[in-house]
Amino acid sequence: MHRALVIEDQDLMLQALMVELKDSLGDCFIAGAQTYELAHQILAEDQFDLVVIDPGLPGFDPTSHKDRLTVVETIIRAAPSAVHIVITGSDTHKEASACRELGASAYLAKTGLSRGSLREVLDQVARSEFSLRYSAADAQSPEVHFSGLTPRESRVIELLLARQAGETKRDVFEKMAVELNIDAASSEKYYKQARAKLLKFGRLPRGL
Amino acid sequence: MHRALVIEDQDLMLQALMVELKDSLGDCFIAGAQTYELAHQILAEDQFDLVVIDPGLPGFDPTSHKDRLTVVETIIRAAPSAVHIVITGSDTHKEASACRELGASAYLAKTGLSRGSLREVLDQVARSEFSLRYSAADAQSPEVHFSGLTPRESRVIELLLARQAGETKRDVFEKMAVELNIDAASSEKYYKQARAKLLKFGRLPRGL
DNA sequence: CCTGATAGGGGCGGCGATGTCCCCTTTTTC
DNA sequence: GAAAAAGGGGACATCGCCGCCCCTATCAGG
Repeated sequence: MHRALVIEDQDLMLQALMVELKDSLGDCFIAGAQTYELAHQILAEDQFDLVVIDPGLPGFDPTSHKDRLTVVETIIRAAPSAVHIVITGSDTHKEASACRELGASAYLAKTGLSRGSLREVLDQVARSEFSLRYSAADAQSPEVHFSGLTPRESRVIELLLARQAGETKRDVFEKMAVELNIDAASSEKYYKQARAKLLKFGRLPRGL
Repeated sequence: MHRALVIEDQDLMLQALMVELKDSLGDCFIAGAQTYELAHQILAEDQFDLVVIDPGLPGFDPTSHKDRLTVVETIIRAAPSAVHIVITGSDTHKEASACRELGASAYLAKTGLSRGSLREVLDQVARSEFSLRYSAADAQSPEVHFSGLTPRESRVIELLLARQAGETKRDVFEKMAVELNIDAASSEKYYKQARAKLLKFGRLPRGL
Protein backbone atom coordinates (compact mmCIF):
# COMPACT_ATOMS: atom_id res chain seq x y z
CA MET A 1 0.00 0.00 0.00
CA HIS A 2 1.66 3.21 -1.21
CA ARG A 3 0.93 6.59 0.31
CA ALA A 4 1.34 9.67 -1.86
CA LEU A 5 0.75 13.39 -1.57
CA VAL A 6 0.29 15.72 -4.53
CA ILE A 7 0.83 19.45 -4.04
CA GLU A 8 -0.63 21.47 -6.91
CA ASP A 9 -2.76 24.59 -6.88
CA GLN A 10 -4.81 23.98 -10.03
CA ASP A 11 -7.60 21.62 -9.06
CA LEU A 12 -8.05 20.03 -12.48
CA MET A 13 -4.33 19.31 -12.77
CA LEU A 14 -4.33 18.03 -9.21
CA GLN A 15 -7.12 15.62 -10.04
CA ALA A 16 -5.35 14.47 -13.18
CA LEU A 17 -2.10 13.88 -11.30
CA MET A 18 -3.90 11.97 -8.56
CA VAL A 19 -5.60 9.74 -11.11
CA GLU A 20 -2.31 9.19 -12.92
CA LEU A 21 -0.65 8.22 -9.64
CA LYS A 22 -3.48 5.90 -8.71
CA ASP A 23 -3.21 4.15 -12.06
CA SER A 24 0.56 3.85 -11.70
CA LEU A 25 0.71 2.73 -8.09
CA GLY A 26 -2.12 0.24 -7.89
CA ASP A 27 -3.19 -0.21 -4.28
CA CYS A 28 -2.68 3.18 -2.74
CA PHE A 29 -3.85 6.16 -0.76
CA ILE A 30 -3.39 9.55 -2.37
CA ALA A 31 -3.88 12.93 -0.77
CA GLY A 32 -3.95 16.28 -2.55
CA ALA A 33 -3.20 19.76 -1.26
CA GLN A 34 -3.82 23.00 -3.12
CA THR A 35 -1.86 25.30 -0.84
CA TYR A 36 1.54 25.38 0.82
CA GLU A 37 -0.01 25.59 4.27
CA LEU A 38 -2.32 22.67 3.76
CA ALA A 39 0.55 20.58 2.38
CA HIS A 40 2.66 21.14 5.50
CA GLN A 41 -0.31 20.41 7.73
CA ILE A 42 -0.90 17.09 5.97
CA LEU A 43 2.79 16.18 6.02
CA ALA A 44 2.87 16.83 9.76
CA GLU A 45 -0.02 14.47 10.39
CA ASP A 46 0.85 11.57 8.11
CA GLN A 47 3.70 9.63 6.63
CA PHE A 48 4.13 9.47 2.85
CA ASP A 49 6.28 7.40 0.50
CA LEU A 50 5.94 9.77 -2.43
CA VAL A 51 5.42 13.52 -2.71
CA VAL A 52 4.72 15.36 -5.95
CA ILE A 53 5.47 19.08 -5.80
CA ASP A 54 4.52 21.94 -8.09
CA PRO A 55 6.58 24.92 -6.85
CA GLY A 56 4.23 27.44 -8.47
CA LEU A 57 1.93 27.84 -5.50
CA PRO A 58 -0.26 30.82 -4.56
CA GLY A 59 1.52 33.15 -2.16
CA PHE A 60 4.86 32.66 -3.87
CA ASP A 61 6.21 34.58 -6.81
CA PRO A 62 6.22 32.11 -9.71
CA THR A 63 9.00 34.04 -11.43
CA SER A 64 11.25 34.06 -8.38
CA HIS A 65 13.83 31.30 -8.49
CA LYS A 66 14.33 31.64 -4.75
CA ASP A 67 10.63 31.47 -3.84
CA ARG A 68 10.12 28.33 -5.88
CA LEU A 69 13.14 26.57 -4.42
CA THR A 70 12.05 27.50 -0.92
CA VAL A 71 8.84 25.58 -1.50
CA VAL A 72 10.70 22.53 -2.77
CA GLU A 73 13.23 22.64 0.06
CA THR A 74 10.78 22.95 2.93
CA ILE A 75 8.54 20.24 1.55
CA ILE A 76 11.46 17.84 1.13
CA ARG A 77 12.60 18.62 4.69
CA ALA A 78 9.09 17.96 5.97
CA ALA A 79 9.17 14.44 4.55
CA PRO A 80 12.84 13.45 4.31
CA SER A 81 12.20 9.74 3.85
CA ALA A 82 9.84 10.14 0.92
CA VAL A 83 10.62 10.14 -2.78
CA HIS A 84 10.09 13.63 -4.17
CA ILE A 85 9.03 14.52 -7.69
CA VAL A 86 8.98 18.13 -8.88
CA ILE A 87 6.48 18.94 -11.63
CA THR A 88 6.44 22.43 -13.08
CA GLY A 89 4.77 24.46 -15.80
CA SER A 90 7.91 26.50 -16.50
CA ASP A 91 11.01 24.34 -16.40
CA THR A 92 14.61 25.52 -16.45
CA HIS A 93 17.94 23.71 -16.40
CA LYS A 94 18.99 25.78 -13.42
CA GLU A 95 15.98 24.81 -11.38
CA ALA A 96 16.33 21.17 -12.35
CA SER A 97 19.87 21.06 -11.01
CA ALA A 98 18.89 22.89 -7.87
CA CYS A 99 16.05 20.48 -7.19
CA ARG A 100 18.33 17.53 -7.73
CA GLU A 101 20.76 18.93 -5.19
CA LEU A 102 17.92 19.44 -2.73
CA GLY A 103 17.19 15.73 -2.92
CA ALA A 104 14.40 15.46 -5.48
CA SER A 105 14.23 12.24 -7.48
CA ALA A 106 12.69 13.72 -10.61
CA TYR A 107 12.14 17.06 -12.35
CA LEU A 108 9.34 17.05 -14.89
CA ALA A 109 7.79 19.67 -17.16
CA LYS A 110 4.03 19.64 -17.37
CA THR A 111 4.20 20.25 -21.11
CA GLY A 112 5.08 16.94 -22.72
CA LEU A 113 3.96 14.91 -19.74
CA SER A 114 1.17 12.72 -21.02
CA ARG A 115 -0.91 9.87 -19.71
CA GLY A 116 1.33 7.00 -18.80
CA SER A 117 4.47 9.13 -18.53
CA LEU A 118 4.30 9.16 -14.77
CA ARG A 119 4.45 5.39 -14.74
CA GLU A 120 7.72 5.46 -16.71
CA VAL A 121 9.10 8.10 -14.38
CA LEU A 122 8.23 6.03 -11.31
CA ASP A 123 9.95 3.03 -12.88
CA GLN A 124 13.05 5.15 -13.46
CA VAL A 125 12.99 6.47 -9.92
CA ALA A 126 12.58 2.93 -8.59
CA ARG A 127 15.86 2.11 -10.32
CA SER A 128 17.44 5.02 -8.41
CA GLU A 129 17.84 7.10 -11.55
CA PHE A 130 17.14 10.84 -11.56
CA SER A 131 14.27 11.36 -13.99
CA LEU A 132 14.55 14.56 -16.00
CA ARG A 133 11.99 15.66 -18.59
CA TYR A 134 12.05 19.15 -20.05
CA SER A 135 9.07 20.54 -21.91
CA ALA A 136 8.57 19.08 -25.35
CA ALA A 137 5.97 20.18 -27.87
CA ASP A 138 5.29 16.87 -29.53
CA ALA A 139 2.88 17.95 -32.25
CA GLN A 140 1.08 14.63 -32.34
CA SER A 141 -2.33 13.92 -33.75
CA PRO A 142 -5.53 15.43 -32.45
CA GLU A 143 -7.12 13.84 -29.41
CA VAL A 144 -10.79 13.01 -29.48
CA HIS A 145 -13.41 12.18 -26.92
CA PHE A 146 -16.91 11.00 -27.73
CA SER A 147 -19.66 10.73 -25.22
CA GLY A 148 -21.47 7.43 -25.47
CA LEU A 149 -18.32 5.41 -26.08
CA THR A 150 -17.04 3.01 -23.47
CA PRO A 151 -13.38 3.31 -22.40
CA ARG A 152 -12.38 0.40 -24.62
CA GLU A 153 -14.15 1.90 -27.57
CA SER A 154 -12.50 5.28 -26.99
CA ARG A 155 -9.12 3.67 -26.68
CA VAL A 156 -9.27 1.79 -29.94
CA ILE A 157 -10.41 4.93 -31.80
CA GLU A 158 -7.56 6.84 -30.19
CA LEU A 159 -5.02 4.25 -31.29
CA LEU A 160 -6.43 4.13 -34.82
CA LEU A 161 -6.28 7.92 -35.19
CA ALA A 162 -2.66 7.90 -34.07
CA ARG A 163 -1.88 5.13 -36.55
CA GLN A 164 1.20 5.58 -38.73
CA ALA A 165 0.98 5.38 -42.51
CA GLY A 166 1.48 1.82 -43.70
CA GLU A 167 0.16 0.37 -40.49
CA THR A 168 -2.94 -1.73 -41.00
CA LYS A 169 -5.92 -1.66 -38.69
CA ARG A 170 -5.14 -5.25 -37.84
CA ASP A 171 -1.73 -4.18 -36.54
CA VAL A 172 -3.41 -1.66 -34.27
CA PHE A 173 -5.82 -4.29 -32.98
CA GLU A 174 -2.84 -6.49 -32.17
CA LYS A 175 -1.10 -3.63 -30.36
CA MET A 176 -4.17 -2.89 -28.29
CA ALA A 177 -4.63 -6.59 -27.56
CA VAL A 178 -1.11 -6.73 -26.15
CA GLU A 179 -1.60 -3.51 -24.19
CA LEU A 180 -4.79 -4.69 -22.52
CA ASN A 181 -3.90 -8.36 -22.46
CA ILE A 182 -6.98 -9.35 -24.40
CA ASP A 183 -7.74 -11.02 -27.72
CA ALA A 184 -7.13 -9.07 -30.94
CA ALA A 185 -10.60 -10.13 -32.05
CA SER A 186 -11.99 -8.32 -29.03
CA SER A 187 -10.16 -5.10 -29.96
CA GLU A 188 -11.68 -5.40 -33.40
CA LYS A 189 -15.08 -5.90 -31.84
CA TYR A 190 -14.72 -2.69 -29.84
CA TYR A 191 -13.73 -0.87 -32.99
CA LYS A 192 -16.80 -2.13 -34.82
CA GLN A 193 -19.08 -1.08 -31.99
CA ALA A 194 -17.42 2.33 -31.77
CA ARG A 195 -17.65 2.80 -35.50
CA ALA A 196 -21.34 1.96 -35.51
CA LYS A 197 -22.01 4.53 -32.78
CA LEU A 198 -19.98 7.23 -34.52
CA LEU A 199 -21.74 6.60 -37.82
CA LYS A 200 -25.09 6.97 -36.12
CA PHE A 201 -24.07 10.45 -35.00
CA GLY A 202 -22.33 11.25 -38.27
CA ARG A 203 -19.11 12.04 -36.41
CA LEU A 204 -16.85 9.45 -37.94
CA PRO A 205 -13.38 10.98 -38.30
CA ARG A 206 -11.64 10.72 -41.62
CA GLY A 207 -9.57 7.62 -42.13
CA LEU A 208 -11.77 5.22 -40.24
CA MET B 1 -24.95 16.97 -30.22
CA HIS B 2 -22.37 19.58 -29.21
CA ARG B 3 -18.99 19.84 -30.88
CA ALA B 4 -16.13 21.29 -28.88
CA LEU B 5 -12.40 21.86 -29.33
CA VAL B 6 -9.94 22.28 -26.48
CA ILE B 7 -6.58 23.93 -27.17
CA GLU B 8 -4.12 23.31 -24.34
CA ASP B 9 -0.50 22.26 -24.45
CA GLN B 10 -0.33 20.29 -21.19
CA ASP B 11 -1.72 16.86 -21.94
CA LEU B 12 -2.97 16.12 -18.44
CA MET B 13 -4.80 19.43 -18.25
CA LEU B 14 -6.15 18.85 -21.74
CA GLN B 15 -7.54 15.51 -20.70
CA ALA B 16 -9.07 16.99 -17.56
CA LEU B 17 -10.72 19.79 -19.52
CA MET B 18 -12.07 17.36 -22.10
CA VAL B 19 -13.57 15.18 -19.39
CA GLU B 20 -15.05 18.23 -17.67
CA LEU B 21 -16.59 19.35 -20.94
CA LYS B 22 -17.95 15.91 -21.66
CA ASP B 23 -19.60 15.79 -18.24
CA SER B 24 -21.05 19.26 -18.72
CA LEU B 25 -22.29 18.90 -22.28
CA GLY B 26 -23.79 15.44 -22.27
CA ASP B 27 -24.02 14.12 -25.80
CA CYS B 28 -21.00 15.56 -27.53
CA PHE B 29 -17.89 15.25 -29.61
CA ILE B 30 -14.74 16.79 -28.20
CA ALA B 31 -11.43 17.28 -29.93
CA GLY B 32 -8.17 18.32 -28.32
CA ALA B 33 -5.14 20.05 -29.80
CA GLN B 34 -1.80 20.56 -28.09
CA THR B 35 -0.30 23.02 -30.54
CA TYR B 36 -1.35 26.19 -32.32
CA GLU B 37 -0.78 24.62 -35.72
CA LEU B 38 -2.83 21.53 -34.96
CA ALA B 39 -5.65 23.69 -33.62
CA HIS B 40 -5.87 25.68 -36.82
CA GLN B 41 -5.72 22.55 -38.90
CA ILE B 42 -8.63 21.04 -36.97
CA LEU B 43 -10.65 24.26 -37.12
CA ALA B 44 -10.17 24.36 -40.88
CA GLU B 45 -11.52 20.86 -41.27
CA ASP B 46 -14.48 20.90 -38.91
CA GLN B 47 -17.16 23.09 -37.43
CA PHE B 48 -17.33 23.65 -33.67
CA ASP B 49 -19.87 25.16 -31.30
CA LEU B 50 -17.42 25.71 -28.49
CA VAL B 51 -13.69 26.39 -28.36
CA VAL B 52 -11.61 26.44 -25.19
CA ILE B 53 -8.31 28.31 -25.56
CA ASP B 54 -5.22 28.40 -23.38
CA PRO B 55 -3.09 31.21 -24.83
CA GLY B 56 0.10 29.84 -23.26
CA LEU B 57 1.10 27.64 -26.16
CA PRO B 58 4.57 26.45 -27.16
CA GLY B 59 6.14 28.72 -29.73
CA PHE B 60 4.71 31.84 -28.14
CA ASP B 61 6.20 33.89 -25.33
CA PRO B 62 3.95 33.25 -22.33
CA THR B 63 4.96 36.58 -20.80
CA SER B 64 4.18 38.56 -23.93
CA HIS B 65 0.76 40.15 -23.78
CA LYS B 66 0.79 40.55 -27.55
CA ASP B 67 1.77 36.95 -28.30
CA ARG B 68 -1.00 35.59 -26.10
CA LEU B 69 -3.66 37.84 -27.59
CA THR B 70 -2.54 36.91 -31.08
CA VAL B 71 -3.34 33.31 -30.28
CA VAL B 72 -6.78 34.19 -28.94
CA GLU B 73 -7.56 36.49 -31.85
CA THR B 74 -6.61 34.11 -34.65
CA ILE B 75 -8.45 31.21 -33.05
CA ILE B 76 -11.60 33.27 -32.64
CA ARG B 77 -11.32 34.40 -36.26
CA ALA B 78 -10.92 30.81 -37.38
CA ALA B 79 -14.24 29.87 -35.79
CA PRO B 80 -16.29 33.06 -35.65
CA SER B 81 -19.61 31.33 -34.98
CA ALA B 82 -18.40 29.36 -31.98
CA VAL B 83 -18.51 30.27 -28.32
CA HIS B 84 -14.97 30.92 -27.08
CA ILE B 85 -13.69 30.38 -23.58
CA VAL B 86 -10.19 31.49 -22.56
CA ILE B 87 -8.55 29.50 -19.78
CA THR B 88 -5.17 30.62 -18.49
CA GLY B 89 -2.64 29.82 -15.83
CA SER B 90 -1.66 33.46 -15.34
CA ASP B 91 -4.67 35.73 -15.44
CA THR B 92 -4.66 39.53 -15.58
CA HIS B 93 -7.42 42.11 -15.67
CA LYS B 94 -5.90 43.61 -18.77
CA GLU B 95 -5.94 40.34 -20.65
CA ALA B 96 -9.49 39.60 -19.51
CA SER B 97 -10.75 42.87 -20.97
CA ALA B 98 -8.81 42.33 -24.17
CA CYS B 99 -10.24 38.84 -24.60
CA ARG B 100 -13.73 40.13 -24.02
CA GLU B 101 -13.25 42.74 -26.72
CA LEU B 102 -11.96 40.10 -29.09
CA GLY B 103 -15.24 38.24 -28.69
CA ALA B 104 -14.55 35.64 -26.02
CA SER B 105 -17.48 34.59 -23.85
CA ALA B 106 -15.48 33.74 -20.75
CA TYR B 107 -12.09 34.34 -19.17
CA LEU B 108 -11.13 31.81 -16.52
CA ALA B 109 -8.07 31.28 -14.33
CA LYS B 110 -6.92 27.69 -13.97
CA THR B 111 -6.26 28.24 -10.29
CA GLY B 112 -9.61 28.12 -8.54
CA LEU B 113 -11.30 26.28 -11.38
CA SER B 114 -12.46 23.01 -9.90
CA ARG B 115 -14.58 20.11 -10.96
CA GLY B 116 -18.04 21.30 -11.82
CA SER B 117 -16.99 24.93 -12.31
CA LEU B 118 -17.06 24.57 -16.06
CA ARG B 119 -20.69 23.58 -15.91
CA GLU B 120 -21.56 26.79 -14.08
CA VAL B 121 -19.56 28.79 -16.58
CA LEU B 122 -21.37 27.18 -19.49
CA ASP B 123 -24.70 27.96 -17.86
CA GLN B 124 -23.63 31.58 -17.50
CA VAL B 125 -22.48 31.75 -21.11
CA ALA B 126 -25.77 30.20 -22.22
CA ARG B 127 -27.50 33.15 -20.57
CA SER B 128 -25.31 35.44 -22.70
CA GLU B 129 -23.33 36.63 -19.68
CA PHE B 130 -19.57 37.12 -19.82
CA SER B 131 -18.09 34.68 -17.31
CA LEU B 132 -15.07 36.03 -15.47
CA ARG B 133 -13.13 34.08 -12.86
CA TYR B 134 -9.79 35.30 -11.58
CA SER B 135 -7.48 32.99 -9.69
CA ALA B 136 -8.59 32.23 -6.15
CA ALA B 137 -6.61 30.25 -3.61
CA ASP B 138 -9.48 28.68 -1.76
CA ALA B 139 -7.60 26.85 0.99
CA GLN B 140 -10.18 24.09 1.33
CA SER B 141 -9.74 20.73 2.89
CA PRO B 142 -7.35 18.07 1.63
CA GLU B 143 -8.50 15.93 -1.25
CA VAL B 144 -8.15 12.19 -1.00
CA HIS B 145 -8.24 9.31 -3.43
CA PHE B 146 -8.26 5.69 -2.44
CA SER B 147 -7.79 2.86 -4.85
CA GLY B 148 -10.39 0.17 -4.40
CA LEU B 149 -13.24 2.57 -3.80
CA THR B 150 -16.03 3.01 -6.32
CA PRO B 151 -16.87 6.55 -7.49
CA ARG B 152 -19.86 6.73 -5.15
CA GLU B 153 -17.78 5.59 -2.23
CA SER B 154 -15.07 8.15 -3.03
CA ARG B 155 -17.64 10.89 -3.34
CA VAL B 156 -19.24 10.29 0.04
CA ILE B 157 -15.84 10.21 1.76
CA GLU B 158 -14.93 13.44 0.01
CA LEU B 159 -18.11 15.12 1.20
CA LEU B 160 -17.65 13.86 4.75
CA LEU B 161 -14.08 15.16 4.91
CA ALA B 162 -15.27 18.57 3.74
CA ARG B 163 -17.99 18.55 6.37
CA GLN B 164 -18.41 21.67 8.47
CA ALA B 165 -18.36 21.52 12.25
CA GLY B 166 -21.84 20.93 13.62
CA GLU B 167 -22.98 19.17 10.50
CA THR B 168 -24.03 15.60 11.17
CA LYS B 169 -23.18 12.73 8.90
CA ARG B 170 -26.86 12.36 8.21
CA ASP B 171 -26.91 15.89 6.82
CA VAL B 172 -24.09 14.99 4.44
CA PHE B 173 -25.93 11.87 3.31
CA GLU B 174 -28.94 14.03 2.56
CA LYS B 175 -26.81 16.48 0.59
CA MET B 176 -25.28 13.70 -1.46
CA ALA B 177 -28.71 12.17 -2.01
CA VAL B 178 -29.93 15.44 -3.49
CA GLU B 179 -26.79 15.85 -5.59
CA LEU B 180 -27.06 12.40 -7.15
CA ASN B 181 -30.82 12.17 -7.05
CA ILE B 182 -30.76 8.99 -4.98
CA ASP B 183 -31.99 7.89 -1.59
CA ALA B 184 -30.16 9.15 1.52
CA ALA B 185 -30.09 5.56 2.75
CA SER B 186 -28.08 4.67 -0.34
CA SER B 187 -25.53 7.40 0.41
CA GLU B 188 -25.22 5.97 3.89
CA LYS B 189 -24.77 2.52 2.41
CA TYR B 190 -21.88 3.76 0.27
CA TYR B 191 -20.31 5.35 3.32
CA LYS B 192 -20.53 2.12 5.25
CA GLN B 193 -18.97 0.16 2.44
CA ALA B 194 -16.21 2.74 2.01
CA ARG B 195 -15.54 2.78 5.74
CA ALA B 196 -15.23 -0.99 5.84
CA LYS B 197 -12.70 -0.95 3.01
CA LEU B 198 -10.66 1.86 4.57
CA LEU B 199 -10.60 0.09 7.93
CA LYS B 200 -9.31 -3.05 6.27
CA PHE B 201 -6.36 -1.06 4.95
CA GLY B 202 -5.97 0.96 8.15
CA ARG B 203 -6.27 4.19 6.19
CA LEU B 204 -9.36 5.61 7.82
CA PRO B 205 -8.91 9.39 8.04
CA ARG B 206 -9.52 11.11 11.35
CA GLY B 207 -13.09 12.10 11.98
CA LEU B 208 -14.77 9.23 10.25
C1' DC C 1 -37.62 5.05 28.31
C1' DC C 2 -37.67 6.45 23.68
C1' DT C 3 -35.62 8.90 19.76
C1' DG C 4 -32.04 9.76 16.75
C1' DA C 5 -27.40 9.22 15.22
C1' DT C 6 -23.90 5.87 14.52
C1' DA C 7 -22.07 1.33 13.42
C1' DG C 8 -22.32 -3.25 10.96
C1' DG C 9 -24.33 -6.88 8.50
C1' DG C 10 -26.99 -9.31 4.14
C1' DG C 11 -29.71 -9.65 -0.10
C1' DC C 12 -31.74 -8.57 -4.80
C1' DG C 13 -32.62 -6.84 -9.46
C1' DG C 14 -30.90 -3.94 -13.10
C1' DC C 15 -27.56 -2.38 -16.19
C1' DG C 16 -23.53 -1.53 -18.66
C1' DA C 17 -18.70 -2.89 -19.63
C1' DT C 18 -15.95 -6.59 -20.70
C1' DG C 19 -14.24 -10.52 -23.20
C1' DT C 20 -14.89 -14.52 -26.09
C1' DC C 21 -16.81 -16.97 -30.02
C1' DC C 22 -19.57 -17.42 -33.96
C1' DC C 23 -21.63 -16.10 -38.43
C1' DC C 24 -21.73 -13.42 -42.86
C1' DT C 25 -20.29 -10.18 -47.16
C1' DT C 26 -17.37 -6.91 -49.68
C1' DT C 27 -13.18 -4.70 -51.01
C1' DT C 28 -8.43 -4.48 -51.55
C1' DT C 29 -4.05 -6.46 -52.47
C1' DC C 30 -0.72 -9.57 -54.09
C1' DG D 1 -7.91 -16.11 -58.55
C1' DA D 2 -6.55 -16.56 -53.75
C1' DA D 3 -5.55 -14.32 -49.56
C1' DA D 4 -5.73 -10.65 -46.51
C1' DA D 5 -8.02 -6.69 -44.80
C1' DA D 6 -12.13 -4.49 -43.76
C1' DG D 7 -17.11 -4.02 -42.84
C1' DG D 8 -21.31 -5.69 -40.18
C1' DG D 9 -23.84 -8.35 -37.16
C1' DG D 10 -25.48 -11.66 -33.15
C1' DA D 11 -25.07 -14.70 -28.84
C1' DC D 12 -23.45 -15.46 -24.30
C1' DA D 13 -21.41 -15.35 -19.74
C1' DT D 14 -19.13 -12.66 -16.09
C1' DC D 15 -18.38 -8.92 -13.23
C1' DG D 16 -18.73 -4.65 -10.89
C1' DC D 17 -21.41 -0.58 -9.92
C1' DC D 18 -25.80 1.10 -8.73
C1' DG D 19 -29.94 1.77 -6.08
C1' DC D 20 -33.10 -0.03 -3.03
C1' DC D 21 -34.63 -3.16 0.67
C1' DC D 22 -34.25 -5.66 4.99
C1' DC D 23 -32.18 -6.80 9.56
C1' DT D 24 -29.51 -5.90 14.29
C1' DA D 25 -26.83 -3.40 17.91
C1' DT D 26 -24.70 0.44 20.51
C1' DC D 27 -24.78 4.89 22.69
C1' DA D 28 -26.04 9.67 23.95
C1' DG D 29 -29.41 13.03 25.28
C1' DG D 30 -33.85 14.58 26.51
